[in-house]
Amino acid sequence: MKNLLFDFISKYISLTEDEKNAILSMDIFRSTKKGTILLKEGQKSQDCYLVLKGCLRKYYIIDGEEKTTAFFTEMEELTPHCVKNNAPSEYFISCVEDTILTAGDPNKGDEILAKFPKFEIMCRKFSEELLAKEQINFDEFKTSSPEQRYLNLVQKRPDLIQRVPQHQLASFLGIKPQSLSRLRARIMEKDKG
Amino acid sequence: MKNLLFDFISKYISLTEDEKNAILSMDIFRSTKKGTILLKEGQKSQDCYLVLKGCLRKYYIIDGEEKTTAFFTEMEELTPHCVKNNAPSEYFISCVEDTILTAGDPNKGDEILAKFPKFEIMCRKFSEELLAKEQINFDEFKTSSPEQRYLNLVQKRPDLIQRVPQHQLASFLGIKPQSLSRLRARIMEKDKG
DNA sequence: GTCATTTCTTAACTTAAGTGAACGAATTAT
DNA sequence: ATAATTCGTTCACTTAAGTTAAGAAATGAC
Repeated sequence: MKNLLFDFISKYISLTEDEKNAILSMDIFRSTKKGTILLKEGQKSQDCYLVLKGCLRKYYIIDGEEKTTAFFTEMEELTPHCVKNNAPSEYFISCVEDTILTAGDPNKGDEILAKFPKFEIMCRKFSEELLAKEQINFDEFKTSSPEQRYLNLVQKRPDLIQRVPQHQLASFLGIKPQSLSRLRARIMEKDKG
Repeated sequence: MKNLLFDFISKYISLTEDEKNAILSMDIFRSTKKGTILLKEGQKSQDCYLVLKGCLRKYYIIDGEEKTTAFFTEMEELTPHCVKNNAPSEYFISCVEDTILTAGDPNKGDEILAKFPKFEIMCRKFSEELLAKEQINFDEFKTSSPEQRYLNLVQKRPDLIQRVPQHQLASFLGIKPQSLSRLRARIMEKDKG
């Protein structure tokens, strides 16, 4: 578990033993059961998450309907918007599966940022990398049809299709569950013919 | 022009005169004519842009068709993906209007980063802020219909609707120009009735 | 294990977006 | 100034997604 975390960090900066111990002393590891809601709409929170094992889901409730906009699986990081603007959250975060994660309060982190300037560098690289990924994903979403999006997902995140319920996937693809069913049937039909 | 830039930077960090002069010495201001293509698909570039006045457009050419995915107007920053991964660009960037911008090579910038650690902090804040915005935009796009997206755009970036050609807006909204025309007519009809 | 709930699929119908074509208006080039 | 292109809208037609409803399958609760 610790190794997963340090392997992850080592992609961005190298840590001394002192620094590793400083991190471990913060007691950030947490286990959560499938279905647990980590953050609710309207709630204020200062926790950022890094998924070590499992899957988180981010969703809005609009007109009484769940709208899933993101999934976070192994080695993906999630900083809720409310952490940054210190306002009530616009969305929910829940566990799709039993999940092991680190939950860090960036305020606590700031002590570390002060002690180890390296962390500032890591955070910059990290959020730049995330931003680049997010932009590419958004571009792909905009430039493709629901069917293409689905096929793209099969290519790029095949695991999601197995581990996430269809109706959540549908909403993630920007369509209704019935449309996803139909679309899958349509693809199967093409493959056969 | 200089003031626009320094006002912008002052939102993130405060600069000494020395630091301001260091920036000015880099000769980063540029004027470009409407229609100028700043970056082409397949091209490698190290230039990042900050729009001071005017409007840039980011677009892909997919199956011979332009797919516009973003516009950048006053005080918006654009770091092409190819700058980060040093690979040929997947997309084009062109000027929608006559534009004044700063064009900076982050490699040159690194000298500055080394001299003034403050810049590291600014860059982090900056890309964190952009990431947050991008995620919210993506969520809004996913959770709304073309018509809602258009109405949302009218609210949030009314200037774009004036300054950008319809067919580019359409593609930005994820639909065809004909559909945007129809959708606008539909809305007008509702407003009347 | 049984019951209740949630999830997935199918179907018929409605609504909206994609397509191809036409035409006038606006813009650009020469 | 004129010709040529690009742009925006409209129309008829096609295709795909939204909606409503129903039933089967899987899951979770007790």
